[in-house]
Amino acid sequence: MSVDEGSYRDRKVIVIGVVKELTGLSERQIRYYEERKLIFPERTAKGTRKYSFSDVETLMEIANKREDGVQTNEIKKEMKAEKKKRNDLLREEMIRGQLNAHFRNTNNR
Amino acid sequence: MSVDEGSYRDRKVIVIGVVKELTGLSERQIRYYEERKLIFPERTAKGTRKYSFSDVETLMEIANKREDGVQTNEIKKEMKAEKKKRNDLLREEMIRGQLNAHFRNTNNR
DNA sequence: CGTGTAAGGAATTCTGACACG
DNA sequence: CGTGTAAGGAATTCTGACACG
Repeated sequence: MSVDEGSYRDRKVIVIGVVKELTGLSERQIRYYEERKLIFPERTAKGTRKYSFSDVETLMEIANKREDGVQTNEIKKEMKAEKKKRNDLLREEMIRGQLNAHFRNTNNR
Repeated sequence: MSVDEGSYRDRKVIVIGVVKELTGLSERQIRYYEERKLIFPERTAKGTRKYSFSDVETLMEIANKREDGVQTNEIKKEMKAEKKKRNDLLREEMIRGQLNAHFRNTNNR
């Protein structure tokens, strides 16, 4: 995945009927996973839920785990752990970037 | 824009109400530009139109040109010309790629 | 706990048409 | 030509609840 891909991946524009087509989940399931705080759709002015491609991917992962009998509670923990791991890696990269920039500067003097 | 970004850019998943929010155009306008063959939404099983982010961007370009008084007919020609230009560039790149691959091979012998 | 379903209402979308300019 | 609008119907979405296991 590229970096600038995010603009489309994270825009909340897909209504529940299309998410249903995309994931094969029922509307009931999709709304329930929101209730359990696994996904966070936005709303239109009138209250219709809007999801992102990222949400759709998360839902497909949830579906896989549910098939393996994993409870939503557990899934939430797993997602939190993965998020932490990603953030840690990102933080590391940024520090490395800062160091590189620093040494480039000192070498140029 | 990156290459793998396309997967999200071109997926037809956005219903007309959201496209309306995104572009500021009326539903009437959006459907009319389809009638004039400027955009090509897909349909759900029940007939609801679904647009891609790419369609949304095209619609915004159309909106700009319409504000300048350009007729849909003209806009269509312009879009066709741009598409040809893109294809020509792409073709050129591919030929270049083929040539490079060829010379790399002959040099390795 | 996770999901189905029936209920009722509100909002959405669709098509074909008439209007205006 | 491009766009607004009223019309009528069909499909969508929402919430709160009851059911089952």
